[in-house]
Amino acid sequence: MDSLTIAEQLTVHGIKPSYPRIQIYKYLYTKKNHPTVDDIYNDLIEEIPTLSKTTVYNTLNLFIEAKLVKSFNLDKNEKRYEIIIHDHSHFQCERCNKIYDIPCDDINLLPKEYEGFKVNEKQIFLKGICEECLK
Amino acid sequence: MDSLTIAEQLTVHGIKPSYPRIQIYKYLYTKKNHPTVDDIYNDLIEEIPTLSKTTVYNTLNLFIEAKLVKSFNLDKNEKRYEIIIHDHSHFQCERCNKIYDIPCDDINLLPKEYEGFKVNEKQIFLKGICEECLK
DNA sequence: ATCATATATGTAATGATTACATTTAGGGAA
DNA sequence: TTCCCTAAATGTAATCATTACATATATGAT
Ligand SMILES: [Mn+2]
Ligand SMILES: [Mn+2]
Ligand SMILES: [Zn+2]
Ligand SMILES: [Zn+2]
Repeated sequence: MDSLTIAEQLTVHGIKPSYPRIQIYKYLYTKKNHPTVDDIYNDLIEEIPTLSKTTVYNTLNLFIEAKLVKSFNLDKNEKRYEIIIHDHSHFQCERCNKIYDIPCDDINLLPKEYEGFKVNEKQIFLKGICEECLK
Repeated sequence: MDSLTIAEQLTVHGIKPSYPRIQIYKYLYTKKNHPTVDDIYNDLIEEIPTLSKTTVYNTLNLFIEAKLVKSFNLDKNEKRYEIIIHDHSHFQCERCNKIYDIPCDDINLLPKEYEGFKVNEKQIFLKGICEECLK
């Protein structure tokens, strides 16, 4: 996705497509690696020398508000961000720390006794050793 | 479970059953409400006026090390703790904030393409509205 | 009682995140 | 163009959870 369509995408969601906003969105879109705020800041500061970490936080929270992006925690107390796409699970390798997107069938996780509950969101985190590291 | 069997339980896992340790374990065991460190500290400080928050952290980390307890994050950057029992999911109500333990069948969450991955741990978080709040 | 060691505590540091105040930039209206 | 209003971005300081580390206390053997 190029900057033009990103700008359109943001506009559609009621967000004015400023330069930092476009770059942050593009970063999330191209590198699908569930970055932390620090990751984003450190990588974009070269491209945008005036960028501030506050702006990264503000922008991400704006994207979340607009339901373009969601955040989640793994075991560490540091949020990770990704563009909202189809439902999927996450697998983090305990050796290489890589986070994998795992397709996730639309299974019902609520047993019969809980069918009175309304589920709005589900998150599945798996931890273990990835195929690469097992070789 | 009374203090005696808790003491035994801790001893079995190589942990000397001091008074704070017993009280913290008993707290987790009786109130199964996935407390934060703050919850535990604030509730136990009446019973143990000399308790320090550091001790709560140390004790919980000791329990985790001994695989008696596990911690997890919901959306907020604040860890919650519970005694390790059978595998189960968590449902947090967005209205009353109560956290429910949900029985979880031992389903395989990895599609065929990922069967080379070794899963050591899985966490399932559901968010929505609980039955009580829907009434 | 003395000593060694395990346990508990207190204080300060760290790191992520937010609050808030200030500056900067862009788009009309005069 | 200049002025002005507002949105956007920035900087600084505060907050909160957690850890690091140093000190104090309790326990148990000699
Ligand atoms: Mn993902
Ligand atoms: Mn639970
Ligand atoms: Zn790996
Ligand atoms: Zn509820």
